[in-house]
Amino acid sequence: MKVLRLHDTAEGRLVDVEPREPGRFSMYVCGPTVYDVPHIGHARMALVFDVLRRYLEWSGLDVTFVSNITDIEDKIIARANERRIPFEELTTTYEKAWYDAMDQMGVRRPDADPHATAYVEKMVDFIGGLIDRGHAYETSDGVYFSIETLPGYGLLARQPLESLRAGASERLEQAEDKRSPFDFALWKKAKPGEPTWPSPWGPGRPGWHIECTVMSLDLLGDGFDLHGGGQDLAFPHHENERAQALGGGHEFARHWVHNGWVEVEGKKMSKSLGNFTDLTDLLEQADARAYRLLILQSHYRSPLEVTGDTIERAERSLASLDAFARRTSDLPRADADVTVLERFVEAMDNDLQTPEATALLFDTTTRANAALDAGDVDTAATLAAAAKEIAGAMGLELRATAGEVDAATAALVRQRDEARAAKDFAAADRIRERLVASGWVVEDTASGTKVRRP
RNA sequence: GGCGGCGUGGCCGAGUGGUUUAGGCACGGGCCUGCAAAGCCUGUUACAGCGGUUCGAUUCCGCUCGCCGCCUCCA
Repeated sequence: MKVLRLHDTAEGRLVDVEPREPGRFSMYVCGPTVYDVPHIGHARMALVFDVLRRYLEWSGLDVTFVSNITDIEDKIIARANERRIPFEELTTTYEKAWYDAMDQMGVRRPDADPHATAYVEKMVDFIGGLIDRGHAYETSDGVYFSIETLPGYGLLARQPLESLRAGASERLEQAEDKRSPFDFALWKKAKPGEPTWPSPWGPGRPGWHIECTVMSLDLLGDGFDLHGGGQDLAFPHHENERAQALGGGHEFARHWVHNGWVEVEGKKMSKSLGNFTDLTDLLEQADARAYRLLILQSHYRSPLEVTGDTIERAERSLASLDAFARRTSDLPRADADVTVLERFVEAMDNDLQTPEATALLFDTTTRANAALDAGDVDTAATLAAAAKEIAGAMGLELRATAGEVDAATAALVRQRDEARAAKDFAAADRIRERLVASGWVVEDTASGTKVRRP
């Protein structure tokens, strides 16, 4: 029996992924902090996990996909104060921007999208439990998790605590009353002008890491199957989430998956370097499917260079897939070629080898086209069904639509067919020029002239 | 300072100890077409450098060079 193998950050190697419950799969992916519009790095994360989710479902698993919205956090407060608006107004705006962009990219909505602000009470309870169990302590400015109390801290950082400390000593200031420089805030006591919630330690707000621990355990239960996010979240965010869960006496995620960076000119794209591209800009300039294709054509853990050029090339590749969809849309229904599906599963089970799966997709379309050229409709139909099946399993929509053909255009097309039948090629070419001038792409086929929008 | 990753053909980007090519885009040739478009066939240029292991390495090991990331908010 074949199983999905994924690179588990906690293990640092490929592992067999066997669900907690047979036939069911639970995954939690860290979602956005909604204080600004999303950039293409966020989009890569969303696409990678959308592909994983779709593939698991395609494989027959009943998937529960949870992805949070962080709607209270330092950057949110800072931005809201800057604009002199309530923080809720800010987060509502950018949550909408997030989902609008996700919808455009065909990223399916999560089954649940817990909001931090709706979970504060449960977080407070959880923090209280950590204090009771001796894993947390109160200071003048908040409540902190004591990492010394948790054996195995540093699992996701993949290095011993000592070396982390050595590296950090140069720039991590030892806070006055923190016991270890790596102790992190569970609760932040309010300063003037900050939104607050009540707690046994006075009014304040939760630390960043606690929300994901509490919400994932609440919605997916102890020992859920997979926790994911961008590579940078592994440490300290995911490390700390895990520490909190274990400290609270819970089993946490069975597997950890992290996607690689979007790079610009060989450097990590980030706001601090100012080299980021807003997702909204990309979506205005390019077919959203092109970005999905680009992401599929590289491995999810590799860095990915995104430029206008790579996007354009992906759009051209996409055009040939759409042309294929048009060409094969009238073929008789057929079962998908089994060998192709087997190869697809093999590729995807091998740590989500989407580049290989995509190569298989292109190869399959080529073979189907060749079969059609040879007049072998049965083979073509079988291969075309397989191609559409695997494209769909990766969330890549192929479009067979030509666009609405108005009556005047249809009349021109008929005239051109008549001219060509009469071998009046000068007239036929004139009509083609008129059609092209009106923005149509003209293709002559065995069944006459066809037009479509580019 | 600690830990980790990368360097593939014109570009993007997989993969592998040797017998067959990733794939895409671009470019050249051919077929098809009235001409195109689409499609098919086909060609070109590879595995940073230097050593080592091996019958054989792009693929394992070491070193060198170059680049990058994490250790701090970050997808």
